[in-house]
Amino acid sequence: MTDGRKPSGETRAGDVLQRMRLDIISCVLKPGSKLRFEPLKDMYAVSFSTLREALSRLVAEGLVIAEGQRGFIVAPLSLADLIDLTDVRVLIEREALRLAIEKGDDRWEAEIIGTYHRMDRLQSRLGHEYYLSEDWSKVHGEFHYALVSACGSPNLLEIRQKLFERAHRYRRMSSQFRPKWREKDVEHRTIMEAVLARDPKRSSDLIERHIRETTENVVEHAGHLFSGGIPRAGADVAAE
Amino acid sequence: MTDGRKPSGETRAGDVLQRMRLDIISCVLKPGSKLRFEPLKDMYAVSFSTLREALSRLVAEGLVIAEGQRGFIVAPLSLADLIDLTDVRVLIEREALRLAIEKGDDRWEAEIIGTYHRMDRLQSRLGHEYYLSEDWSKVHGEFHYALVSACGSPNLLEIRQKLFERAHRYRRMSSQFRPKWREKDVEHRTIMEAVLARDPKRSSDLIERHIRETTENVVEHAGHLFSGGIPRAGADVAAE
DNA sequence: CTGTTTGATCTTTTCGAAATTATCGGTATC
DNA sequence: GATACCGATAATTTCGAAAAGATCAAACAG
Repeated sequence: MTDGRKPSGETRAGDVLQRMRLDIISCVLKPGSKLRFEPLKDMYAVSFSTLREALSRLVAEGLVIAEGQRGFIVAPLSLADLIDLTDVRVLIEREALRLAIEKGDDRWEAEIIGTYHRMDRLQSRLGHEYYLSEDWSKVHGEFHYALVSACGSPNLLEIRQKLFERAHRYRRMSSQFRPKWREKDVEHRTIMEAVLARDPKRSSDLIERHIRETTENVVEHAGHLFSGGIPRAGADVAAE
Repeated sequence: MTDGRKPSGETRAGDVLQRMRLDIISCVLKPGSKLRFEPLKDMYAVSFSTLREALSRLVAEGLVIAEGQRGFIVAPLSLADLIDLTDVRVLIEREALRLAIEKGDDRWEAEIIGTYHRMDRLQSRLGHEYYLSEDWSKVHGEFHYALVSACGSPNLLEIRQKLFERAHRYRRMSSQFRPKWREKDVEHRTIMEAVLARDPKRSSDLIERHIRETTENVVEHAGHLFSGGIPRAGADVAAE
């Protein structure tokens, strides 16, 4: 039997989903803004139904909120959500890291070293303000994924990934307010070393601090931007 | 301003989503089975697009899997998934319960006692094999939700709820194989008492055992039904 | 002047047909 | 005899128009 057909790649809805997700976590689509169909239809060059499907999936991912029969909005950012999200992330990341350190093999170690190297090199190439680059963000995400990838739990990894993506929107805010990114870079190296040394307690503590520090930075410097729960509900879909 | 309009209730897609979710977690739609559009269209009396939207959301919830351009299947059950799911649930439930015990107020306690009472009464009314009733399952779910509802973390609660629903499909298997449901009932009471006594360690340990015992029961008595990873890929959409 | 109703306009939601893509069986070729 | 190709069939995926619903402002009543 000729089983080797190309499973083909992407359904168009899946493609739009991916692009919208990136646009949301990078705040091209602003938190709290209404997602009207007409502009989006042009923006992504698809029809109502296809758009709708992507939106629906994003709802289940927590990046978009469906308001009864009143359409969709980009999930708002709020202080309460940031704090909650941080606590849950700490719980999940600690456990995933603990398991990964317990179970990780040579390939896992190599992947960590590899992604760190790529991240480091890209950073040098980009110079200061490297953290504003979407490319760097991508590699940064891959590095953090690599750390926990050997945890052996698909469910934990999936939950972690969704939380990580949601947190990206807050990280983005963080980078605008007194970014201590030189320190962040040192942290990444320190975390990697602790992980490769297979020290679960120290690794988890470092990861927790790594996560909490970013949150504290946002709370301290950008906290006032959140009024109550729905910040900057203003501007509609950004054309660019 | 007349703000008191009825926000209306359900979009039709949302309604279908809910019904399909119930049908999946109660295994009316069999794990691994292909979800063809024509039969489903008749079954739920909606059109392609509406159906598609519901399916899309279920994909993001992990109850349905989208296979490239080859349609949708009900997420299969597997031994590996059950074990992984159990471990993650234990992590989440323990933490949520710990927080709830720390933060819960009088209303929280009342809700626990209330749902337990309803569960207990319904059980008496249904007699033996009460656990096969969908109504009882619903109240059972509400009881377990009540226990952790005061944890103060919307994100944790949402994750917990999705995992709980996914686990329902395995619980259903459990009930078919030597159900020790008399013991389960005692466990619920014991858990409630420990929680109301605000003993976080004991409560979490009891919850963990409560969850793991069901899993062990499935592994022991139904484990052989899982071959590798994709069990009973057979039968299509069950008409009833 | 305040608050409610009504109707026009705009948005979202649903629908079923059209286009695209996979699947299956038959035929030819090595 | 087995494998690869090709055409017919059946499924999914996409589309844009039609229906249903929400929003806003003006007109009206208290």
